[in-house]
Amino acid sequence: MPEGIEAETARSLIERRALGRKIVAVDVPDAWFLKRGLTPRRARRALQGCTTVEARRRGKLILVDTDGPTIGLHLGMSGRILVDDEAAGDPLLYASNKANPKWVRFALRFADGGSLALRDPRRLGAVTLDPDEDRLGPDAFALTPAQLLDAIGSSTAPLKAALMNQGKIAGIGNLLADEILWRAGLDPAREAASLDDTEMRRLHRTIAKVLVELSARGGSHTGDLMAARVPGGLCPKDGTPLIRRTVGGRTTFSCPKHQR
DNA sequence: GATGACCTGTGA
DNA sequence: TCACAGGTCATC
Repeated sequence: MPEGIEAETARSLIERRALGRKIVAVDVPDAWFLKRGLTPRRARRALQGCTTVEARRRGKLILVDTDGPTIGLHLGMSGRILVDDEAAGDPLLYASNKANPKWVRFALRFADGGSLALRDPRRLGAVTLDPDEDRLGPDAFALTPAQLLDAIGSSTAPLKAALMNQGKIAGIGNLLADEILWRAGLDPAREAASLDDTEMRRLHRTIAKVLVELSARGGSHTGDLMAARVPGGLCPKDGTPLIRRTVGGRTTFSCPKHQR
């Protein structure tokens, strides 16, 4: 489950290794992977001859600017970026880490012989050209307290659903949301708008801290709650049996004692 | 806002 | 053999 952290790792790899390179071919073995009306033919025509100039990210969306169009790369839940056949980041959870060549869904081939590829066994990722970045809310890594309040302060959705709404805040997925709310001591099922000022400040601090800390540890799956995220798991903070529910349509683990 | 479909590898 | 993982989108 690549979330914002994994997207940032991939962006960083692209920035270090795949910029300033000229695209001579675009491999699209799986046309289904192209979204929003993009076709293999159009992708080739738009990108051949272009040079990569910058790697950006908004939430989980990786953006590769060229001197022509901007390429939008989404990792879905099992996608990985490879530059010259080297993968970004640690092995993913819930996803195969083998290197089956048939899982490469999209690749840019460079004039120097190297490549930038997206490998995705589950085919839930996507490639677009010139994506509408404003469909996404502010990036979770740089979220201000005012932006957090604006994003969830008047939402009647469950707190967790509000946090994962990419149009409001971009980059928080299922595991990060559980870790953040567990650390902040907030019940995922609470109505988002019910947080008072103190809780909102605590949530903001926790989002920032979790993103920094788990990035340093190596991924969304390195949270303190992760090991306990199993049937019968106990809260690492107070030993209470965790409850497993569906909140906002996703499997959710939380501590009934200290998350309120 | 909630639900189910999409897709397929993994592990029980 | 089958439930489950889950980011996003269409539909209710």
